[in-house]
Amino acid sequence: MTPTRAPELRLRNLMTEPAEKAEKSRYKDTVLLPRTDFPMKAGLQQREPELQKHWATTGLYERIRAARQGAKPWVLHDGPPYANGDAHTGTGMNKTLKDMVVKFRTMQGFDSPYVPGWDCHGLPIEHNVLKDLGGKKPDAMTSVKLREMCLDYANGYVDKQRAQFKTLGVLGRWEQPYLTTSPVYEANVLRVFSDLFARGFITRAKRPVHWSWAAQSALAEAELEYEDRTDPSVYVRFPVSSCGKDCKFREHVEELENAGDIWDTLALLIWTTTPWTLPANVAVAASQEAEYVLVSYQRATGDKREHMVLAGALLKTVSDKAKLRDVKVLKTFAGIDLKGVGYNHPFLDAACPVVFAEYVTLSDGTGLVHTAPGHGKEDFETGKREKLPVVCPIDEAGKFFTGERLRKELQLAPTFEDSRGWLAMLQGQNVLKANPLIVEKLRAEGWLLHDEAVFHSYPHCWRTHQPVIFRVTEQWFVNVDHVDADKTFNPEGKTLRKRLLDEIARTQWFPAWGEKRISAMIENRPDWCISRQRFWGIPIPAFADAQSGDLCVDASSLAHVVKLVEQHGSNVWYDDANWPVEKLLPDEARPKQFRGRKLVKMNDIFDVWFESGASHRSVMLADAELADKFPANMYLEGDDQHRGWFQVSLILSVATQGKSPFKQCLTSAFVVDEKGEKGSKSKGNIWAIDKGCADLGADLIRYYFASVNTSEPIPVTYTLIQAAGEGYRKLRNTFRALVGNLFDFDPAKDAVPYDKLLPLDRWALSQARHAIQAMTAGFDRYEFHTAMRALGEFANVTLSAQYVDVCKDRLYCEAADSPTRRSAQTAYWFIAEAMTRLLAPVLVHSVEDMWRHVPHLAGAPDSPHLAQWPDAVVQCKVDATLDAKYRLLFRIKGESDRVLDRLRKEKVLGKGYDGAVSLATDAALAKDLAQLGSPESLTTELCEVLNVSAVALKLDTNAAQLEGFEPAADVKGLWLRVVTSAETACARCYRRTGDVGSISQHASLCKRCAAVVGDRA
RNA sequence: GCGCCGGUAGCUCAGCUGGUUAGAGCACACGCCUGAUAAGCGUGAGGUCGGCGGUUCGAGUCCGCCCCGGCGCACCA
Repeated sequence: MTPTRAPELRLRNLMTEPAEKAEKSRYKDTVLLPRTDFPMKAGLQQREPELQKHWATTGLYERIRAARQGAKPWVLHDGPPYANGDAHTGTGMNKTLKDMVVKFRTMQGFDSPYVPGWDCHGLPIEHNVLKDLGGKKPDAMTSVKLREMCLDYANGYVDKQRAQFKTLGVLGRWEQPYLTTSPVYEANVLRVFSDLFARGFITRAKRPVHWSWAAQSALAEAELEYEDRTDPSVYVRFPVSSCGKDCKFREHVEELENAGDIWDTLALLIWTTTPWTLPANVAVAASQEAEYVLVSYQRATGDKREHMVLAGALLKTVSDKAKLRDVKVLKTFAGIDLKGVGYNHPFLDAACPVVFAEYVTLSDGTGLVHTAPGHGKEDFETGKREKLPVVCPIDEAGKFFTGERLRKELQLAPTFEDSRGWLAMLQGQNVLKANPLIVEKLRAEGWLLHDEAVFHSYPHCWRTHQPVIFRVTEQWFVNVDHVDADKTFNPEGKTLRKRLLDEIARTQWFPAWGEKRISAMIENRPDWCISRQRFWGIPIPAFADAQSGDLCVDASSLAHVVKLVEQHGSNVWYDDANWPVEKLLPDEARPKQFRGRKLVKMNDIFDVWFESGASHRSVMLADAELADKFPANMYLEGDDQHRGWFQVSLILSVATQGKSPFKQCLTSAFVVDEKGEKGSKSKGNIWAIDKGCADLGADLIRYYFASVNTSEPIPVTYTLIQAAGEGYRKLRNTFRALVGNLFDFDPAKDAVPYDKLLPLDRWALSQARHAIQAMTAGFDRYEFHTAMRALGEFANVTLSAQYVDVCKDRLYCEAADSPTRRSAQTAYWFIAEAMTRLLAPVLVHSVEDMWRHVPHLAGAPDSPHLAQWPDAVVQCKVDATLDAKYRLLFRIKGESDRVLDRLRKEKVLGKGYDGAVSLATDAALAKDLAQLGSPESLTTELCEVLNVSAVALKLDTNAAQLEGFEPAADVKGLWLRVVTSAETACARCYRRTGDVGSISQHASLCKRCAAVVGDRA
């Protein structure tokens, strides 16, 4: 149906006549237009440093602390960033998230101190210091000197990063942070070790560990990174040399007619991707159940016939790869039949056995596993069970030993002669360089059946990015399956692993899947190798008898060294001149059997993860401000810390305190660039956070971090952050619109009591309450982006598009002191105030300016950071009836807007006040409307909500038949007709109310405006 | 290989325990206002809700399989 319009109602000329202009300017000054100094443009780059300076000089952090003295504690314990390099986007985001949590909890009334810390020991720092010294510690340089240089280096970066974090507006105890290099910190790390030792968790043992030959140190699981690389994949024949008497396999062969020929050319076929481990081979492992075959074949070239054994399931793959010809399966048998088979090491002339192992699979290789207990964890286990020798001919630099040492480490028979030149070739070779040499020599000697390249992921050292190797060395371990006998800690006699899992289940994980992840890691993790062979760290305070080599460490020796370290720092261990062993551990502190003996210090230091994992002890339990607040409420780090700091902290705390050091654990994903690639300095796709703050503004960066889902990879680029500026500016401008109307509002004098407020204003407060609830719920779950979305929608839709737009007439045109204007101002005031508080954890700088532009009651704090979270304010309540009412009224506005827009495009009218709207409803809608108010009050309210000059309501009519009405698109039972008003516009309020000129003193004004203006113009 | 999380408008994402025509912001188009003005308001266009199959009166939502992306674990010899 096309609505008809009376042509005579078309507006003649939308241009303002000169006479009208004059009238408007006459009354202009009587209109109460918004007024505020709160700038539209934030000028963050300039403003933020000023505010930070102000905070520092007025001691804002200390004032917050004082204000919360005695309140219920809520502690976020800081995970220490590494004191090396710039604080970049990732660390900046981490600190920002922490700051938001702390500020939120503080505003909720908790005592929430924030003590930042730094991880200052460790290889990367030592590495960088050594780099400046030419890559190696000069022989003339003492360890103490080197460690001093490392300390200076670390402290330099602590200062640098501290300054960088401050530019983000992060508040905390910056001037007394915790440093892992402080003597107190170090001593408490040693106390954790002492406790573990006393409780029986510590073992020193020879075991295979991940070894970085590039860093020349053992590595923990968390220090491995899997990277892709290409390695040789070789199939090697190990010649069968002997068979025990009752060996089934012997019988199988003997049954064949040409058994003699077979024995002569028979080999076990093994596969490996690490040829450099072949010299350490001591056995071949087979599966008892799997099916194996004895095959006869010819190689791709040459017509010699050979025989070999391998798993039947892998025969085809292998023969295809090696292009074997005329392959014949002579026998099929179970793996167990290989029991008793022996072979000769192909180049070291040693007799080796076939053994069995569970882990032998048929997914790759040959089903016969090359076993080198010196170079593999499972191999080591097998070796232990089968009493195989542990051969490890590789030194700490990843090179084969040389000369006699090599013979010794290979455990060669004294009669072995290197006639084929294997030892000569291997000695001194780096393992990676040895690979091709070994392959070529195997080929030359005929042992190599096939070789190819394999592209696979392989563990690498996280710092040097060189592939790691397995190497058997003597190390210190924390035994994860140890059962603590102390019934107070462990009443049910569980293993530590089980107790860790129990504590994990008791912890709240955000996001929830973190629990699964860390549980799986704990379930599978090996014992923790805590020793490292470097300089820059805390020494493991153990001694050895100079002669016997016996380990000298007990509770009293530990306690003695701990005390010295606490007084003088861990350098005592390295200061031979001032702290010779006799002084470090005098007789009276020694176990009895070592008194009077010559001792030597052992040279291992702690894994840095052990240090940071001990922070619950060194900080939470040792810092005067925190000691009574253990365990911490929250640890918050990147989700890579499930295998890092969270895990090691949990292990050390559960083992020595009997409980988890945290109640909640929040993780964020990694920062990535626009291509979704992980940020890294080498790629140049991350930037120093203080530069970002200087360029973009800290609040904008914080706003961005608060607006994105941090549980998924977070793209961080200037472009994206600048784009987020839209949202920031929208919040800012909406706030500005609110305070602009409060220039003459003093809450103490002018605030209207809640039940005297107009319904529309109470509705706005009800909506604000919804926003506050959503915001609180979002923050409580640490889903800042859902919180910010709720607030953004409130500001954008409810306030900007609906409420503020509709309130203009009341605020601008009513008398300054009129109850309806004061009613709107009361709501504006409350909402502006609440918005400021809600944004305080995020826009830490901007809210200071916002706070100054909102009128306050006496006694209000001078900073929003000292204020309470607004959910305690009762003035603002949910009113479901009003919610429903205005939902409907604004839907009707939508219908009216649609028609108005059409008329605008037809140039029939311009502003909303040019329009007059008639609404007709069916019986059902009429009934709904009747519940919302009298026809008279609804008419008035709709006029206001629709922003038009007149509304006529025709309730319960046969609307479809009314002339000129069209049906609404979305509101059922509604018809409407919009026309241009024939009335004259009021020169002051622009409305066409039909009563302009009724007061002769103000001929161009409507009655309301004339009354308001009175004698003033 | 196993597991987890995602795949909804050009972009960024909402869509709770399955239920009326799938929403918001940005961008875009077209307008209005010039009394939030380097602002504000309105309207519009734009989606086979990754694909296929199933359960159901009804599926973006539940189930199964598959495809794509991210991550974790294991990748061992």
